[in-house]
Amino acid sequence: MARRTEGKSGCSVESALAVIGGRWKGVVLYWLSTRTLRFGELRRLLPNCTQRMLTLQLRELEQDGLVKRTVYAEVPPRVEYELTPFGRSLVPILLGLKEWGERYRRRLP
Amino acid sequence: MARRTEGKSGCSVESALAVIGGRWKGVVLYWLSTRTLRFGELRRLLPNCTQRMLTLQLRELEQDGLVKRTVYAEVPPRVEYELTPFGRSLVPILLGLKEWGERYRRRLP
DNA sequence: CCCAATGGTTCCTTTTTGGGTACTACCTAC
DNA sequence: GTAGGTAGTACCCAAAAAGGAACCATTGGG
Repeated sequence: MARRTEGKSGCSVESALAVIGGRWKGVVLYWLSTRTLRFGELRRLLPNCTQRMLTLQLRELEQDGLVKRTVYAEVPPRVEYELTPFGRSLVPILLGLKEWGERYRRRLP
Repeated sequence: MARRTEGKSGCSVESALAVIGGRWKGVVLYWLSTRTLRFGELRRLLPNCTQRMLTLQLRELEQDGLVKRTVYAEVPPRVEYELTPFGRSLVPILLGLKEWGERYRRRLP
């Protein structure tokens, strides 16, 4: 998605959705809210997301300051992703979305 | 957006975001959470959204059962949009998004 | 030497969204 | 008869997002 609101006109709901609205961002954020995860772990948690997409979404979340990426100089490489404090400020909303989605799953598309 | 999760695999966060993730849906829902609105009123509230887009977003919200559309057989035509009970169940989350967006507006894209 | 594991990147294609402009129907009021 | 207001549609095009497949670097192990 990476929809960018133009600052002035975009209301705050738009801004918020611009940040979490990517195809896989909500799920990524949700899983990262449970614990720090490696790239490969995230891949396994999102089997329908291609590696490329996962990378892109993580990069955007990183740029938006929601996720911190830590590379360990090891072989094979190890990269860990975790929520920043800013990212954690979003967790209540994510949980809200999750509960709502669960409660109304049967009527959702 | 109209992103459709395939049921089984899609987790509930995905499902929820699929419903509110359209370009203008968050804002439309937010305004409708304040009161019932006519088409023209929504247009004026979303000056950057074209008439066509507004129609499309409203149709999708209607199909997803979040918004109720009522046509009054008058001339000139009058069409009112309001949240269904299902749509209203989303309001707390929308308010959460709005607050979050406001609080962190300066660091958001 | 060859393979495996990890965490990517590149290139190309398809699908999905979004947007612009013009046009409509209907009745009222002038 | 003509203009105006409302709530749309139709058609076409551009941009963005998503997806698929293949490729890369590193190094430990056999």
